[in-house]
Amino acid sequence: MNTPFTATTNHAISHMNVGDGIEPITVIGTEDIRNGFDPTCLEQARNSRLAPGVSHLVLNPDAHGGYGAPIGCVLASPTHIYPGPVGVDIKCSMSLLQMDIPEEELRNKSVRRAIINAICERTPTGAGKGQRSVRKSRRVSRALGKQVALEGASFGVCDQLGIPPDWATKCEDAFHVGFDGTAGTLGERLDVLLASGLFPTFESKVEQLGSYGGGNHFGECEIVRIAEGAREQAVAETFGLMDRRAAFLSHCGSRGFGFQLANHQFNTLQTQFAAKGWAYPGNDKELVYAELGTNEANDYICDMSLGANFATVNHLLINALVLEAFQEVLPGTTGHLVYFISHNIARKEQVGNQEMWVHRKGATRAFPAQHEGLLNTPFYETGHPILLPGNPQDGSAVMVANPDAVQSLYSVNHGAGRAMGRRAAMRTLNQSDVDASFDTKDILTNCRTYPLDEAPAAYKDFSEVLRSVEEAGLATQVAKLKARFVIKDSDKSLRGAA
DNA sequence: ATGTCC
Repeated sequence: MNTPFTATTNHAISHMNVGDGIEPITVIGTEDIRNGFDPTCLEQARNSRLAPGVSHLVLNPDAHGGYGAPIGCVLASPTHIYPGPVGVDIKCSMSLLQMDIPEEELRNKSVRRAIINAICERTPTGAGKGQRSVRKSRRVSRALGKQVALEGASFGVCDQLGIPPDWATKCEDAFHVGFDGTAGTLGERLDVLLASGLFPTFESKVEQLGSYGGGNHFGECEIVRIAEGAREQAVAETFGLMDRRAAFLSHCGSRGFGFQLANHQFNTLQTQFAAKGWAYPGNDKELVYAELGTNEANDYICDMSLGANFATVNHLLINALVLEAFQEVLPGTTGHLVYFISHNIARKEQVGNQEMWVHRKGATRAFPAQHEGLLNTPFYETGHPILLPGNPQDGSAVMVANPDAVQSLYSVNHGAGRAMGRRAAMRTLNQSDVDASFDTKDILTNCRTYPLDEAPAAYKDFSEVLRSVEEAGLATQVAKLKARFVIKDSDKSLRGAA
């Protein structure tokens, strides 16, 4: 059978040619992974590579079809910005909170159940849900909501929300700025958006700070297992990981605020393309773009930054609320943020000797030790933590990048990646089997019935994805995370129940 | 991902 991939000297890295004289797509993945990519994913990768101004494209082992571009790709351009390869959930991210609770203390189911309830009283799940829908809600004023969008995790914002201010130093980016590199243009843009009526009730978006949302978003209590090996253990110590103690992994983004910003951008840019009769890359309107320096690009960069700042504070607030919940059940518990890192964002980075917008869509930044992007961070000597959710039954991973990550635009995957669509999962998987699989492994959830489209079986084999990254030489596992309970959106969830 | 059709 014909394969679109050509071999390199590393069996987990191959190339996909898209035309003569065009640098091919870099594909990360073992043969099993390469043969598993869906046709939509490969077509989107080709369209993205051939799109105007795009100079590099990397396809990750967890890739599958997305909005215009694959979920699980990295796209770099020195001249253009692409909203699709950032995604609808601007700055969807992972964060990890390490606590000092020994694993023995979580053996007791009733202790875990009490913590689940304490968390669900503070951090709501589900579409449209915000602080109004939980008992122990945090009130955030409209004025503070604006400050959040403009400043991200600034000292003032953290102080007002009860977020330890040093957590801002454990963020990939604690804040994002406007197209000119200042927060000034961000403020002007937010005023324009608020006056335009895009947010009839800005308050309804602000009150979603400290909430998970739905879909693949989750919170998960983990037991940390640090890898063997001198380098791994030294890195784990720098990361602040604690072996055989509880940690909390969170996955969520910018909620309705980011969605609305992204959606408005797609509509605005597609209207402009239609009015001017411009062609879409690959005839796919989801791959709409703006050339840097235009008003359209400037507006997009501002809107992305506003959404990104919201997502950052959303994550930090969730972590503060989750720590509070653990402390309510287990008084004296201490915790610190290990890291907060996105997998849906565009950042300005050096690629070779050129500055580019690196778009990571379902891809995680992976800067190794001594990368200049880590100067003045706690991770310059080690590389930063890479937080990768697998699935609650097979575990998740913390990794650190190797110098070879240069081959993938200093990026790795963002998780396992979907193996089947939501509809197929709902049709194929059996509810009682899925629920029983959690019982068997003694993993509690807040759901009466686990959402089938989110069952581990709906995702790719995480170990094969990790093997791809490791054998490609991009990154090394520092710790494994084993789930003890999961917080997910479910129609029948036990939100805040006693 | 998303008040699951802004």
